[in-house]
Amino acid sequence: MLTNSRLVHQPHDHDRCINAALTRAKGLCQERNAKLTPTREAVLTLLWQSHRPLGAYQVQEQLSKLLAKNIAPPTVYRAIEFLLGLGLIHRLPSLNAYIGCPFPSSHHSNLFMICNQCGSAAEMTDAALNEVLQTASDKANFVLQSQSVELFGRCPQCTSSVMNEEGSDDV
Amino acid sequence: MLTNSRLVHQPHDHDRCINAALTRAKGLCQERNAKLTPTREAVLTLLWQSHRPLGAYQVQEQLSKLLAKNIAPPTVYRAIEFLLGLGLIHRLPSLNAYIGCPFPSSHHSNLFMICNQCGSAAEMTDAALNEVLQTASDKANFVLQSQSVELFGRCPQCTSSVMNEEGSDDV
DNA sequence: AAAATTTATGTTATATTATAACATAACGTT
DNA sequence: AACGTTATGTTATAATATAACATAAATTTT
Repeated sequence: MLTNSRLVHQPHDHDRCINAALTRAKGLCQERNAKLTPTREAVLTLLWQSHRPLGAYQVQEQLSKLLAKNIAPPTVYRAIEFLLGLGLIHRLPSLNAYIGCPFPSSHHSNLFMICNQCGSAAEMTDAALNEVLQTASDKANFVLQSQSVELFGRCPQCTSSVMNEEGSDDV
Repeated sequence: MLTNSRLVHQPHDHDRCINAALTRAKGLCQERNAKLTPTREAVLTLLWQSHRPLGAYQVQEQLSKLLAKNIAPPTVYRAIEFLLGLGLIHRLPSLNAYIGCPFPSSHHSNLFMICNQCGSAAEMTDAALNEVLQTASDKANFVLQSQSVELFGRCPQCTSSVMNEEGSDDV
């Protein structure tokens, strides 16, 4: 089971996450003859700033700051589209938000655990899950092409902090 | 495994689906002391017109026709909210669309199989799926509260028709 | 039954997310 | 340098969803 769950839910040297992601992205782009332009790289970096998904307009805002000029929505959405195409980021449909993918290139079908309190999202692959979904599809004569699996709840960190300071509300 | 897959993917007397849904809705509302007002009932009926999810603005359009007066978005969203609250309908986040639930009251966590070609969506519950998701959550120390599982592909009907008339494109 | 309260709907405006359409610029190839 | 291709800029607008306040209808209290 491939996962970044521990990194998402525990304090860690996040610069390493970002650097690793950029390195992977560059490699993948070279392989595929795709160009990681400054704009695209900036968007990817922004989506890696935290382990929390960002909305397109949050990206726009931050990108405008970063590049010190006003960036319009289409620019953001184009970069997002490019990154989605390479599997470098994912879209979380329930949140209308985007997040960096910790293991692109691995042709995987993914599962997200999204914390209702802190908004973090951990990604993982799970062979058992894929089997179950494939079996269910087969049973229904459904030809499975892609999937979106989002789990909502409390991440380990927020669960332990809830134990201390009771009554904290969900986002 | 509770499912409406066969009904969704095969010709059937759909009026019976609608009537059954309305009956269930009335029962559930009585139980819960909730009022199925004409507007709410109309929205539920519209969402049961087919086994295809509808967007809120499609509902608005059809509701306006049905009631022969202009209905504004908030009215639609309020009815949707009410029906969602009772589990009488579901929201499909990937599609920004809504669909009638074939087995409300059964406190279930659901899975949808959405056809990329005809747009139909079959709902089902799958004990094995829930187990897998619970296990994965436990492993990650994630407190699972709710879930959204959407599968995309080809429904049985579209698969067989594709065999005949080749090259049909997805929506 | 009238008043008070709650619940539901109407109405207007606007927020949020995403894309269409066309113009310009940068890049790569010959 | 001329050409085609790819990426970005720019403006406008489509599509989805909610806020805020007004009215009406139903329910409860007196």
